[in-house]
Amino acid sequence: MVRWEPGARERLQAAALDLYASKGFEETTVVEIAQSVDLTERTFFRHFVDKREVIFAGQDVFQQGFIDGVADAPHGASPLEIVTSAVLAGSGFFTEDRRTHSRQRSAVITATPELRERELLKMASLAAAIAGALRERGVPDPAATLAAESGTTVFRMAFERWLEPDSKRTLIELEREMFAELAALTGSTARSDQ
Amino acid sequence: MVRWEPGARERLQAAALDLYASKGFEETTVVEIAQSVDLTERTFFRHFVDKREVIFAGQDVFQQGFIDGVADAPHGASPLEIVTSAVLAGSGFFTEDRRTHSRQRSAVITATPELRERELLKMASLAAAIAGALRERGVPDPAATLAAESGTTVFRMAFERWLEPDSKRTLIELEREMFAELAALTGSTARSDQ
DNA sequence: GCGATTGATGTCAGTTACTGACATAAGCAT
DNA sequence: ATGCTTATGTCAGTAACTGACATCAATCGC
Repeated sequence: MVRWEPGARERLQAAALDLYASKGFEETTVVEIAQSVDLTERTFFRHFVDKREVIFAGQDVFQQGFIDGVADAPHGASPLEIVTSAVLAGSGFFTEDRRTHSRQRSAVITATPELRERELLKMASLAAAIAGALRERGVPDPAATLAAESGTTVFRMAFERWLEPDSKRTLIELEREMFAELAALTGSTARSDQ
Repeated sequence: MVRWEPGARERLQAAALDLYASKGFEETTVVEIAQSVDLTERTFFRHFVDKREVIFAGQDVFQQGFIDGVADAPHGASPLEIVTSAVLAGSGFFTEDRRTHSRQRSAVITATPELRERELLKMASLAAAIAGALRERGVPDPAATLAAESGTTVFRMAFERWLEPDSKRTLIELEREMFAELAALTGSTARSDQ
C-alpha cells in the first residue's frame, strides 16, 4: 500500500486545466484544484510556483528542441536559415495527437490575460535562449537577437493557425509558409493599397 | 483650501517608481507607496488596477502615436514601409529629456519578472493594434500581423540600445539601422560561420 | 443663496494567492 | 531497528485586491 497516490503533479495539471476551461481562471481557486484531486493547497504550491505555472509546466522540454535545432543546423547556414532549422526541429514536439490538448490549453490562455502574460514571458525566454545559441555559433548581435525574435514570431503565428478548427495542415508546413511570408515582407515590392 | 492635494495619480506613480527602484518591487508594499504620499491603499487601487500597472500608466498615449503613424504613411507604401513609418512616428514621444527617466523605469522593469510580463503584454497589444490598423488599410493577413510584430521587435531592440549608458544616437537613427538589419536578415546571403 | 449631486477620498471587512515553520509517515539505506 | 529522505499535511501569517458604505469639498440647478 502506498502512502500517496502517485502522479500528484500530473493530476494537478489536468485538474487545473479542466477547471480553468470550465469555470474560468479567476473563478477557480487553488484550494479547489487541490481538493479535486485529494491534495492540499500547500502541495500545489510545492509543485508549481504559482497559480499560472500549472499550465506551463514542461515548457523546458520543448524549448530544448529549439536549442538543439540551432546546433544541428548545417554549417555555413545564414542566421535566418539556422533559426528556420531550429523552429522546424522544435516543432516536432507538436505531433498530431497533441493537437486537441493544445487547442484546449490555448483557448484557456487566450481567454485569460494573466495567462497570456506568462505565455509571452515564456516566448521571450525562448527567443533569448535561441539568440544565445546563435551567438555561440558566431552570429553577432543584433542579427542574432533579431533572427531569434523573428523565428519565435513565425512559430507563434504558425502555431495559432495550426490550432484553428478546420486547419488540416502540418505545423511544419505552416511554418515554412510563414517564413516565406517573412521573406516576402522585406524582399517584395508589392504594394498594399492605392 | 482644497480638500485633497491634487495630482494624486502622478504622486503615486513617482513614489512607486522610486520605491521599486530603491528597495525592489517585491519588497515594496502598496500600503507603503500610498502612505509615502499621504494616501491610502484603497486610493491606489482606484487609480491603478494592480501593483504593476503604476509603472505602465500612460502607455495608451504613445500607442496612439504608432497608430497615427500607420494612417499617415504615404499611399502605396508596402506593409513594412507603413510599419516603419508608424514606428518612427510613435518614437517621437521619446525625446532626449525623457531618456533618464526611461532608463530608470527600464531598469526596474528588467529587474522584475512580474513587470517584464506586463511590458510584454503591452507590446503585444501594441502589435495587435498596429496589425489592426494595417488591415484597415487593406493589408491582408498574415502580412499585416507579421509586419506589425516585426515592427515592434525592431522598436524594442532599438529602444534597448537607446537606453544604453553611453548611447549618443537618436532613437530614430537606431530604429533605421535596425530595420536595415531586418532587411539584411532575409535578403543577404551572408554566411555566419564555417 | 441653498439644497442636491458629484467626485475623490477614507474606513473596514473579506477573499485568495502565496510563504515559512513544523509535523507526519512511508520507503529506503545501513 | 535506526535513521534519513521525500512527499505530504497543518497552521499561522502577509499582502494583493474587492465591495460596501461613509465623508465632505466643489459645483450645479434653480
